[in-house]
Amino acid sequence: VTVVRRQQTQIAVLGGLSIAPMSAYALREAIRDTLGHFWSESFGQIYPTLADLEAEGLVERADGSRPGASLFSVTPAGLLRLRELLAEPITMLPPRNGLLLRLFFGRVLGVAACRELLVAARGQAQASLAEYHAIAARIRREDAGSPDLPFALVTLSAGRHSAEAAIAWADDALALLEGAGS
Amino acid sequence: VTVVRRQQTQIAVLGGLSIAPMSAYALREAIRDTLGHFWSESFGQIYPTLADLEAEGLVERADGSRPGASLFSVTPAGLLRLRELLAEPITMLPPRNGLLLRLFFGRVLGVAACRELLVAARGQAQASLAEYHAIAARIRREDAGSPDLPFALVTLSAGRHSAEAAIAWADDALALLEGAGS
DNA sequence: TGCTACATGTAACACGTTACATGATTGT
DNA sequence: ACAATCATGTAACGTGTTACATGTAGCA
Repeated sequence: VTVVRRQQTQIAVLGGLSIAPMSAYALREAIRDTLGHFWSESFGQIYPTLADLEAEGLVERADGSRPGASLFSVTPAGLLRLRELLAEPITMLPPRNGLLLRLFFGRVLGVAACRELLVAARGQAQASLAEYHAIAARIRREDAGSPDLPFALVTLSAGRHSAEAAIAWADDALALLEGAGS
Repeated sequence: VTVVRRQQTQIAVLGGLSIAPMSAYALREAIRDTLGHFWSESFGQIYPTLADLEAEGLVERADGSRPGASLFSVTPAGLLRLRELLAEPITMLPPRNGLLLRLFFGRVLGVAACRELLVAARGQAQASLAEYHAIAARIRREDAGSPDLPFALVTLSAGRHSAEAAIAWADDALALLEGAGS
C-alpha cells in the first residue's frame, strides 16, 4: 500500500527499462551485472516497484518472449518521471564501513588481525581493478558509438580510482602499523 | 525482544565504551564526532543495544556525573565479546551510490546536470580532505603516545585517499564528458 | 526424466531513522 | 525566567533482504 516506494529504486527500474525493454527477471540480472559495483536491487523491491509504476502508467507490460513472462517498457510519462527523479537531490545513506570500524578498534583486535584485514582488502581492490579494466575494454568495443557509453565509462572511472585508492591506502596503512608494535 | 541486535552496533558501542566510560548521550556524540566519516549510530539503536548488553552483563551502569545520567562501562566479559565481534567476518551492505546511479543514466539526465553533480562532488571531497588533514594534525598533537593513535591514523588515511581519489575522478569524468557532446 | 535457468510474486523479518514525550541542569 | 544542552527512552514508519511458494521451458 506504499505510495512513494523508494524513489531510488524507481530510478534504477525506469532507467534500466529506458535502455531496453525487458522482463522483471532480466531487469534484475541487468542491474546486478551492469550497476553491480555501485547499485543493487532485489526481487522483493523490483516486483512491487514495477506494480506501482504500472498502476501509475509509467511502465507498460506486453507479452514477453516466453509464456508467463512480461516485457516491461517505459511509457512517455515514465520517461518524464525518470527525468524528474534523476534531477532530485541525492539522498545519502549514513556511512557503515565495517572494515574501518574494525581497524579503528585495532588496539583490541590486535595488530596481526588488522594486517590480515588490510591484505585482504588490498587483494579485493586489485581484483576489482582488473575487472573494471576488462569491462571498460569490452564496452568500448561492443558499445562503441552508443550514447550511453560515455556515462558508463564515467562510472567505471569512479570504480578504478576508488580501487587504486584502496590499494595505495592499504600499503600506507600496513606501513603505519609496522611501527606500531606487532 | 530482539536477541541478536545487529552485531555491528554492538561493536561500535562496546568499542566506544572500551576507550572511555560514558553516558549513552555522550557515546552517540563520540561516535558522530570520531567515527562520523565511516560509521553512524542513532539514539534509536544505541539505547536498546545498551539495554541488551546490560542484560547480558557485558556493560555496567553506574551513577553518572549528573543525576539522571548513567555512566556505562565495559565489563571483562564485554571486552571478550568485543574481541569476538571484531574478529567476525565483515558483513558488507549492498552498494547504493546515488551519484553514480544518476551519472550512469546521464543520457537521460543531461550532460549539463551531470557536470554540476561532478563539480559538487569534487567540492565536497575537497572539504573532507581539508577536514581529515586538520583532524590528523590535532590528534597527533593531543593523543600523542596513545595506543589508539596509530589506528585512528589508519582510518584517517583511508578518508584522505578516498577524498583524493574522488577529486581525481571528478576531473577525469569532467574531461570525459567534455567530448561527449554538451 | 530430471536438472537448471527463467519467471513471478508474497510474507516474514531485520534494520535503522525520525519524531515524539519527558525531564534535569547550566548559563545568561 | 528562559534558552540551550544534556539525558533517556519509545513508537511509528519506511525500507530492504531472505525465504518461500509456484510454475514453465529447454536440454541432456
